[in-house]
Amino acid sequence: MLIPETDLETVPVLVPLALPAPYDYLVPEDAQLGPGSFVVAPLGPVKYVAAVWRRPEGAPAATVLRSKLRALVDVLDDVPPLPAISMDFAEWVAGYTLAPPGMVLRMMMSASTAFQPPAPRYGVRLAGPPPERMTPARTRVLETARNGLIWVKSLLAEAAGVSPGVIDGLVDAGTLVAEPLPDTIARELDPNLLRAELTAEQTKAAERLLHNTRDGFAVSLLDGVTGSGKTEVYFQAIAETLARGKQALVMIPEIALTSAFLARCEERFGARPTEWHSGLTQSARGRAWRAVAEGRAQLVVGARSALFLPFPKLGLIVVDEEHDQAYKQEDRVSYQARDMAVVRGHLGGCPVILSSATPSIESWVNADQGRYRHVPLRARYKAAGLPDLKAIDMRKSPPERGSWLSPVLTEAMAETLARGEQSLLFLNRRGYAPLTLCRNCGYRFECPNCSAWMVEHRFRHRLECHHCGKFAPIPEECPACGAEDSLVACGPGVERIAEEVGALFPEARRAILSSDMTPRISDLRETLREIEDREVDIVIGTQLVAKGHHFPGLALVGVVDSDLGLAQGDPRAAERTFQLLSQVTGRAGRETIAGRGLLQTYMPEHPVIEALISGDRDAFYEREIAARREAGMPPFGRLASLLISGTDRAATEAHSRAIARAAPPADKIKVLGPAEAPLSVVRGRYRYRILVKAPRENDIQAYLRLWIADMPKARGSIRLSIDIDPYTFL
DNA sequence: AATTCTTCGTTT
DNA sequence: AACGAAGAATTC
Repeated sequence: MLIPETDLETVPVLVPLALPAPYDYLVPEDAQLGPGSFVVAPLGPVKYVAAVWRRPEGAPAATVLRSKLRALVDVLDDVPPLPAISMDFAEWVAGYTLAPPGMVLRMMMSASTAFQPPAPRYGVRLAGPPPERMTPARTRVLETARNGLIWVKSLLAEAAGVSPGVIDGLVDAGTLVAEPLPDTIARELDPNLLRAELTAEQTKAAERLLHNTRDGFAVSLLDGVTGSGKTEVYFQAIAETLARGKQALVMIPEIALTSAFLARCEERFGARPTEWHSGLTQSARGRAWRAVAEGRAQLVVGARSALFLPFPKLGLIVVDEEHDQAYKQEDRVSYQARDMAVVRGHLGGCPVILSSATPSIESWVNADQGRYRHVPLRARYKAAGLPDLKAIDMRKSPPERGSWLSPVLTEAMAETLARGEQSLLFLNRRGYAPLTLCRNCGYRFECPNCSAWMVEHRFRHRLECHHCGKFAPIPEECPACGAEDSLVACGPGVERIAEEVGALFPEARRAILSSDMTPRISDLRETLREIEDREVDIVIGTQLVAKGHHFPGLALVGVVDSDLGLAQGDPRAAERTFQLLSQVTGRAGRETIAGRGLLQTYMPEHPVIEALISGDRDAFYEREIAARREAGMPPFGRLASLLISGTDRAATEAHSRAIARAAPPADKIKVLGPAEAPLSVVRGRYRYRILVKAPRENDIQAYLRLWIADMPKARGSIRLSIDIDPYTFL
């Protein structure tokens, strides 16, 4: 054992890479740092921004030879250190998901500009004398800037209808003066600005929620039907949190699409909250991260990744639409943000609110067993009733040949149209047709890289693979037999339904809402506004329409294929279909309009369809929970999925078998497979799955760690990815 | 993640 | 022997 000659200090440093543990570094003399400090660490030939970590108690001071130690290059002392709770959280998530801790730190640091000196942002203000030479364009600028506010150059040019050069000219002339822009990423909020009038029931729910959120960690399940005012109720809890000087986080699935929620926050608290999602620019990301880390961001509204922001004084987490699958991250570190929100709350002693009209089975069981506190909210707001739902038995009232809408549905649409109200047709399938084949030789268009059909997108004139993104033009003739005009589209997508609607109601104004129809978010927001302002009569949409948009004129929702989600052999198929269809049909009828929903189905007796029609939600939950308990499925059992993939089919299968053989023996833990994945090839990689099933009380991570240690190492192109609590089984 | 080291197969 | 490509190993 080498005893250091000089007593230079060393610290463990976690680098945001897939390394197994923190590395030790020498601390430069007179450097001020502690756990959480951000530093620049040399690693091999490159330098990384990394975080000083902490040594587990009783661990040796340094684990490598003194001669290997290198000194930190820099200490970023103007960046607030990572809070201790964030470090706890990173370690917890890494342990649970079996991801390297550095990869979790990477998620926490995913805002590179936050670690660079903040670039001062300048705007211009009208402050100097008018220019010697006046021009019409200059006059317009002076008019526009007359209010004396600080303008972003490009916005001032746009507002005045001049080119940016005019602005620069006025700056040179001394008429406009450059001044630092005020921070708009974290404006101050007023908790008491606009308190909504609450009904008696809402007041009661709000009081229970406030009671639950007053002393530290507790999880509340705010369970209220669509339109019952859940948001107003949890806004009260947010207001209290802000008033106490703490930060609040609201997570929303697909926040990049919903500006409506931000507008609502602005109305309630007087300024836009801090946004956090993948659509932000690098610079906005960096500024938002800093605002959170410095405690200036009082309210953050974000996607699941917002949970990993370095909040120094987090006082409340709200998970809106907590049942939504978008909370499950599958790539890199796979985690379920709803569950991790509860963990984050627990570690930080802060309350958590899970909000949904159709709670996840997991949260429902937790509430039932007393781990979460159930806060029900039953009545719909402003006297609007729940929509009247009916099933259309497609065996009894089939659509005409070559069409997909039953006469029962089209009649209801005609009535709705005649009353000047809006209809929505829901089909969770993008494009025109999911399969194209040659009627002459039977050739089917398949993706060359995936075991999946190429989906026809007529709007974009091409065939697309929804798994790898490959696309190709639609050929005139069959590539196999050369026959002309022999290609037929099989089955409907939203584009095809829109075509049918056009033929049935040529005078009606139609809009398709699908992620691929509106490549830019601004276009989508424009379409949403048109629908809201009733410039559209019939909307045809994918699940995009289910997410948080409010269409006040919507009277009828038609579900084109209610059975679509039920076919998949995955344990949550019934639950997911129930949630999705509840949410979509719940869009019908608010405020003054009576809503109704029609579900086209070939199996009206299916429990999911029956539960939707009868509105007996609780009976459906009971049934589903009993089935899960019986099968030992989550939340009564634990699942983990191992996905082995590689470019060589035989080698991948052989390696999968070798992995399965290495599984340590265990009484209660079952290892199922390997089996070829249902989607057997994606992006040219063959896929095999192993499913691990354990009783709830077992430590499945400990089992997997043992297994991984004994496993043959993946070689060549073969990769293994582990997913704890998997949600997809394809 | 980014680089260097190792191995293996080819080319001259 | 020299060169290159591909894959494995290393980084404190």
